[in-house]
Amino acid sequence: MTEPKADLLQGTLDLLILKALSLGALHGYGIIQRIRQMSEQMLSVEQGSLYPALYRIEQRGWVTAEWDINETGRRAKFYSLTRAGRRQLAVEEESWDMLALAIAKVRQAT
Amino acid sequence: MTEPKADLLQGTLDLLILKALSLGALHGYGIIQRIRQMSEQMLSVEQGSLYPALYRIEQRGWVTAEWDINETGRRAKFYSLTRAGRRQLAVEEESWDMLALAIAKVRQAT
DNA sequence: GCAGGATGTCTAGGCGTTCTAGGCATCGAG
DNA sequence: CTCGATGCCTAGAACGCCTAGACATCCTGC
Repeated sequence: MTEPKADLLQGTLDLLILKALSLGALHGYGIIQRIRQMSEQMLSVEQGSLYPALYRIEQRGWVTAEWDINETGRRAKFYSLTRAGRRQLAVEEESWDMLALAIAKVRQAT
Repeated sequence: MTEPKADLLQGTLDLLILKALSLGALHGYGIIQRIRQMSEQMLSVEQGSLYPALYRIEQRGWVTAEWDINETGRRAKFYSLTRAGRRQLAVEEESWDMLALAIAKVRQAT
């Protein structure tokens, strides 16, 4: 947590991770960078938030993890979305849309 | 938590409460109904979530509470937004906008 | 040769927020 | 007189994230 926004809301982290992985398998460190890049520096996920989240997500069967070697020859744990993970991503996106819609309604209420 | 959405994201509750009160002073039970009505039944706040939140919000000086009699002659604790509460509402709305924008960027990323 | 920064994974501990699940009281309708 | 709606409140736990580290390797610069 440096410049961008403060804390992101609880519950959005899974969505971000799943979305990042939907563009291709990636290791933890890379997920953080991809999220930062995709959000145009608005969101930055801390390592201490990411790894426990990845563990939780893996337990739920939404990703699988595998040690491998990255393009620079270093070993890293690569995560890939499972089919269930793809479904979950869709669920979370729909959830988010519903919430965003509900909040919008509340805000425009007079 | 009945039909509508599951749990709302942590951090949105304050925004909802402040917004509800921005339309006029209200007691706890009424806040729940107003939020439900403003969101067109999409959001429903539990009493067990609301009262602790109201207490917290009052401690922070965003609302003041006062016992009074409602239109049906029953006593109830009415909450009103303070000036600081109005500022806080603006802060939370801006925060929400930023987050929504960031999430949108992530989601449209290829 | 070595210091420091970037890359990479991970854990312990704690904290704030919300939910579950009650208790309690009054009022009106049936 | 019973039941649902209105009204306020609390205890306890679960959850999800953050802070703040440890640790290892590689590259670059001095």
